[in-house]
Amino acid sequence: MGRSPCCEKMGLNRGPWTAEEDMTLIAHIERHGHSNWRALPKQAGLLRCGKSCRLRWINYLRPDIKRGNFTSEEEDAIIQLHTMLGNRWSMIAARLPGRTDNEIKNVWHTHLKKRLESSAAPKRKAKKPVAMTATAITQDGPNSAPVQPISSSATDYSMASSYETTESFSPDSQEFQIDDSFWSETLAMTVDCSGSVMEAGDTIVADGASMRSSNADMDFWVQLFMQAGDMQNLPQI
DNA sequence: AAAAACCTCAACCGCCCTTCC
DNA sequence: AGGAAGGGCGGTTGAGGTTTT
Repeated sequence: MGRSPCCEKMGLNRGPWTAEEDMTLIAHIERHGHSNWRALPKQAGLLRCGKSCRLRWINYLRPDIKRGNFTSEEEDAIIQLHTMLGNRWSMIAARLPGRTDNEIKNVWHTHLKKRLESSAAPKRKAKKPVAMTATAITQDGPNSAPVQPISSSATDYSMASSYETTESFSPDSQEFQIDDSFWSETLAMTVDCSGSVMEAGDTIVADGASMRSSNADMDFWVQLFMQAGDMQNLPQI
């Protein structure tokens, strides 16, 4: 169509978001909302494209995002929905609260598609346990010395944290799940208590590079889950 | 221990759709 | 009615991490 690019590329930051940028974006959206993505970066003082801001918010910073591994139920739902809807990731995501289309798309391409393919045709060899699949997730609890580490990504840290800090995980059960009530409470807490949570988030990255795989990030989620866990017994703030 | 192969996922790109004027 | 602007979506990429050789 020959349209002008969504934003002026010159002088704009690209690549992984820094903690400072995240904080700036979160603070701005909490204060002013995001009625205009294109104008937002300028208003917030971010050297980012509006689309980039939107993507970062939608896929990572939004408080209602459900972090962590997909449960077997969620994976089954994705498979079923994909057979019905095809690659309409946003529609699939709309039926999986807390999950983003990007996340679902990634899981599909990295795990579920392969799983379906391998179930159709016998696989040569498993180089690595399919970390996020239902078998890996539902196998055992975190304290049961799994044969292989589930994964090492930041999201997995968060899941490991949730194992230990919520009532939802039962080491004896074969099924692991985070119920919706937990997430709704977590969401409410994140929104209502944004101040304290964001303080935790302030330590997300020490070197300003990326949130992934940092201990501070793990601490953030541990704190988040612990606070959410505490809220089972405490009145809403 | 080191290199190679493989995996994961955040982020970007470009197109399409909707809304506004 | 039609063009412009903005939002949303799906496909793709590549850096960084993990596992295997």
